[in-house]
Amino acid sequence: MSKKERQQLLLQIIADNPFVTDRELTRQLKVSIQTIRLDRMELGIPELRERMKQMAEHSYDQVRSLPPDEVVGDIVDLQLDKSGISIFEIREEHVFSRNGIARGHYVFAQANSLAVAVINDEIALTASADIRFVRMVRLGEKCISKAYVRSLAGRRGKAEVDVFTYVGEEMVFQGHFVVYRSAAEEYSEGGSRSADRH
Amino acid sequence: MSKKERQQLLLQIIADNPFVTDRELTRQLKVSIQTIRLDRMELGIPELRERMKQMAEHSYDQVRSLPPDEVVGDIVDLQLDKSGISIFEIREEHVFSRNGIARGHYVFAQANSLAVAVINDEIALTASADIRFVRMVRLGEKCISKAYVRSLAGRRGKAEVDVFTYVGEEMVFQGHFVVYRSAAEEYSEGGSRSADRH
DNA sequence: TCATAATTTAGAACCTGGTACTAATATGTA
DNA sequence: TACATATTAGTACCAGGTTCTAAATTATGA
Repeated sequence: MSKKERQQLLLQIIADNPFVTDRELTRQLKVSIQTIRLDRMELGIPELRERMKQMAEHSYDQVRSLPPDEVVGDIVDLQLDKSGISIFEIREEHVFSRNGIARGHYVFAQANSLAVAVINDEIALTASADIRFVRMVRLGEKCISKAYVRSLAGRRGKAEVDVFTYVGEEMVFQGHFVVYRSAAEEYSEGGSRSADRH
Repeated sequence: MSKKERQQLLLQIIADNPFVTDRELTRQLKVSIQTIRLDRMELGIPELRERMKQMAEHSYDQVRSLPPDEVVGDIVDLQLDKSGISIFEIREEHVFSRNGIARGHYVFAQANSLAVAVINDEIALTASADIRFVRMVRLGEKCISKAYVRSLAGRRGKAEVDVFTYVGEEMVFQGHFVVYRSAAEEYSEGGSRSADRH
């Protein structure tokens, strides 16, 4: 096997198992550990620990913004059964890498989370929604969602919530949500009142 | 500061910066490195490298199933401008840990991705949607989405797409999407024809 | 064919961020 | 005062490397 072939194979192996040590690589490629290390140097592949660190940092950044808990976006104001405001910054993880436009479901998720959070019941579940993406949202933009409870039917009933999301002065999204309350685990989209932050 | 207080503080510090070394902790807590290590032992906190490894492994698992590309769900059938089918399995990362119910935006994202993918244009962007979560989706369930193009207005116009998502025989979600075509970067929700996997 | 260059292997010293263990030294507390 | 608890100190060792020097092997070209 030529040097080039070996290095291609090495790239391949590390690509689909980044947790492999140099020692394991010597076994798979049948060359000395020094050769492995020279190859890594030439290919600019960092050592195992550095690779793990980078993955951990990357995921840590993601975890801070991806939904690790019930709510997408930081709720900064909440008047139960009345209104609420949340802020969500569009970051690298939320956009199409090709054009830097936010994936719609993140914009949707922020609004949906807020609509559920604003309802003052043990269990609140989204039943349906009518949504409109008014304009695209770009990387780095800060989305401010405002939710208003429009109607509250009796116990175990429906609530209607309107959510508007803005970037600065511009409205980028609007949605009308119908949320079931207290009807524990009867309809889709869970989320209880204990959901406040991650 | 008592031992208990210090250990609480240590938990706190590591919680909001898991990348801290023992050496850095001695500076922040003003105790010897041995004390730090005894505290970590008692609290069951692994060493920095082990913490990073765990985070890396966790993120690696996630990355394999979370949307690293444009499409959520595996598209298994696609007749451009006509219909499409995608499969998406609800996994640990997609549910509320509390009750094992899928977060709505994943169900939405699968349908939305498919609605955009089925349109045969360079650029397709969701403009609005009318959606209904018919029943909740649970951990482990396989969601099969079927999209049907209902109307195609002339060049640079709108298309209407209906999407139904099933678990087995049961419909769990339905949505009516209005998608803008070719109007490059004019409305929200990007997604080009190159989106086919992940 | 022989010299030179590229490639591969070997080995030693050193590094970080620890673990494991022993032992000494505070600091309470009954 | 005596004993227990908590804290600090120090040494040996480990994984998974880097860095460096040097030897051995394998092309390659003239």
